[in-house]
Amino acid sequence: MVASSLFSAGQETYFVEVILPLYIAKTYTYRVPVEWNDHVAVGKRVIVQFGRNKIYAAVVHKVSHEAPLGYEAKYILNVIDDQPILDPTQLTLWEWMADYYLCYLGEIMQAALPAAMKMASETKIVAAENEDLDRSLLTDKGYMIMEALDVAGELTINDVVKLLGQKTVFPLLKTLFDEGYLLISEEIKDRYKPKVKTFLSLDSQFSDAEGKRILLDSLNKAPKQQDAVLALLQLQKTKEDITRQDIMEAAGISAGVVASLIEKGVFVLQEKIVSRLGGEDLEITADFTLNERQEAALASIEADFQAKDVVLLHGVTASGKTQLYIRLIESAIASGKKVLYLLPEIALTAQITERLRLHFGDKLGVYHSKFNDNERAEVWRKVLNGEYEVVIGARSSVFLPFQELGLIIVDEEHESSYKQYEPAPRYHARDTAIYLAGIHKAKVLLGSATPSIESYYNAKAGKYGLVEMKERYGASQLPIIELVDVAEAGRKGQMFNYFSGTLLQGITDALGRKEQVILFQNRRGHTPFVQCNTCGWVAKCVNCDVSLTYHKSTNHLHCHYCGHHEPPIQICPGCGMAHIESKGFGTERIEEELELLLPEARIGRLDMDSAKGKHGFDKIITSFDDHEFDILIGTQMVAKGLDFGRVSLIGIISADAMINFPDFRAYERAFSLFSQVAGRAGRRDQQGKVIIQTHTPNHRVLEQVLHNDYEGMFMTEVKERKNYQYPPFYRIIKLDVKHTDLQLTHDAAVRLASLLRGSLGARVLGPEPPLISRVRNYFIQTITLKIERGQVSIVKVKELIRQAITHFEIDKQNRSVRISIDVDPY
DNA sequence: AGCACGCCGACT
DNA sequence: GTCGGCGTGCTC
Repeated sequence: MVASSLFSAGQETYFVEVILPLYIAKTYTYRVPVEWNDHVAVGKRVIVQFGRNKIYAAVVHKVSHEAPLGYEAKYILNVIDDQPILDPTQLTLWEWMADYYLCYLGEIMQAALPAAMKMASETKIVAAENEDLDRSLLTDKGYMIMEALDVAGELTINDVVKLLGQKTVFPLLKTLFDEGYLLISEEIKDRYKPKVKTFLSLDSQFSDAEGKRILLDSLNKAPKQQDAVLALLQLQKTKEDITRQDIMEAAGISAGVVASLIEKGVFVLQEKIVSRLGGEDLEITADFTLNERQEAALASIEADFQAKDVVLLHGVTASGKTQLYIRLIESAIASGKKVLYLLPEIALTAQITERLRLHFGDKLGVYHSKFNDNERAEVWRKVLNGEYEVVIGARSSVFLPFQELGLIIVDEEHESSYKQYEPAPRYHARDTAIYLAGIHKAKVLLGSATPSIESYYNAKAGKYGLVEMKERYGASQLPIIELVDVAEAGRKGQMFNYFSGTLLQGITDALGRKEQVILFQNRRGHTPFVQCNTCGWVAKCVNCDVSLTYHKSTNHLHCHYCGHHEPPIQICPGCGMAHIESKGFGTERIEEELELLLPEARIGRLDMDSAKGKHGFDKIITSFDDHEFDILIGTQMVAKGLDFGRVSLIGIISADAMINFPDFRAYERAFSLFSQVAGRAGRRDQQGKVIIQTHTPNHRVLEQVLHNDYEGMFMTEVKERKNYQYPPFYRIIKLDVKHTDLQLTHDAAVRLASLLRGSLGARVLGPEPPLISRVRNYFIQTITLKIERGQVSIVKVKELIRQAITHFEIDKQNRSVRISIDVDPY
């Protein structure tokens, strides 16, 4: 019957072109069994066998009636979804990204879908711990799987295929997954736990004067309890949230007294989420009002949106940007649209989500890497069903299946973490968001205190709207910034290891006032390199072209690129002498030296090493916020969005490495990082202080930081960028050629460069070895393309690059060479 | 990217 | 004689 049905009307054979989650250039066409004709649709996932024994969930890209030429298409094994998990808008975005970032659709699929939606034959499943589920309701096969999981703990989908003796297991697994029997296995990631504090208040029956009188009378025989109640009433006049600690201190009573009042129901406990993390130290209550400047800024943004699709909001730290965002989100929602609010991962904290939660309740979705994968799949599904009005998320939330998107906010738009580097797709979430908004005819608001040169240039050139807020909200003052010339201090004998007298004095003064200090050193470990004083030999990684960093915590030399480590060296392998010396300093060494200089101070450290483990980061932050220690030493982790009320001094141990970093964005980055770090000092009532140690106190970037001169920085940068052919005037595309053989890498890179020169001429620079010319045993050669903006079609250029690569790959000599492409590197 | 197929060196 | 090295080419 199936055969004859091929010829009857309405029973034509369908073919689907699918996207596989693989690094593959082509798309593949499968045949649809007739009984599935009504089920296949673009954007649904189907199960296909690819190659001899691989099974994947693939996304349907196109449906057609045309049989492919030249080969017999395999049948799809099944259709997973009842409804598409993406709509055509998403696929348009995927295509644009693959095109723009010169990568494959399969790589986009990898980045876009939560792992739970990418089931492949090696995906592992585990039984969900759910006592309510009755396995006797399951089918025989379902039961078999669950039993097998009890024994094995974990099964791959391939195991299930073997177990059941059938290829098609996804639909069954999907049912089990949907009904809550199964979970996709992964390392157990910690759920996102906001810090909760308990506050006390008086039970509502005692809220009026009469109630209070009765209560106090009833406590006549318990004077301590009476004191406690009086203390609470007193505290309530000045404070909203009162902790046990507050009452115990105010009334001079023990915890037991408070406990018995809670027991009696006099005091009621209230849990509130508190956080010390977040952007701006402003209270946002359920209905706040904007001040005049904010109102003016909001009006300008709205006016600009009439004519422009993208508006840049340049607002200094603490100018009240978040409140503006909320107003804009509200008005987008009011017009029936959805909103995406993008933040860098590290700034996505409990504080900001809770503020938004206050406004948008369960209409707010949150999407970031701290969620485990099953939760992410859940958010995906809810976005698809339109259950959220607003989604706040990190980089990858641009992939969520939005419909009717009206506004995208890209906060901290200058942040380099918006650019993904490894693995491909090497996409920039801000730029992707702008394209995404275009598809939806939505508006984009970019926000930053130190906008990227590109965005500010676009705004100045009139491509984007520009709204500036130059005043801080309320009365808070900018910190005082002081530059210390370490060379001069050294000559005057005022350097104590890495600390100038000025900085040490500042620390001592702050500690004397019971205030806290943050010290910033953008280098982890103890010593960035160890060198022989006799022959100059330096300890290097066996896999990478980098020096090894000594870590005291492990007493090993570590490579920060591949993870290789080895015991420290006493005797120089170069000359046999024992004159090995540690050069430079990282956070560990700063900590060590400071412990010697200020033995009384309590010191903590925050970097990738100390923040490891489930709660590492939170633990350190919380205990610092609770003033369990006085000085926090850290890498740039301390710079991002952390707000501590008691920090009055920030010390930048050495500004030199950041300024002298060989990259065209070094000055821009140094400016925004130093400005950001400086913004952490002092809040509200009290003016903070920032001390920057450097060898080049007259460096223009430091002068600009000192005078908070963003405009000046922008002007000098633009001039430089124009002279030296960098963005925003030129587009940069980097091609890395990699191979384990040095000579081969070089020769292949030369061949590729010459192919590229054939069509792109002098726009092709290199090849040359990058700063780190070998990583994980792969040698690297970099070819850089500089494409002038406006004059040549970027689409054409990318086409030429693709052609060159195709030619390159045909050549047998280049077979084993890998090319990775980075468009708009950051 | 995987993975199988395939053609040359050291082992039971 | 086989086991296994990783070069080469394909996956609808």
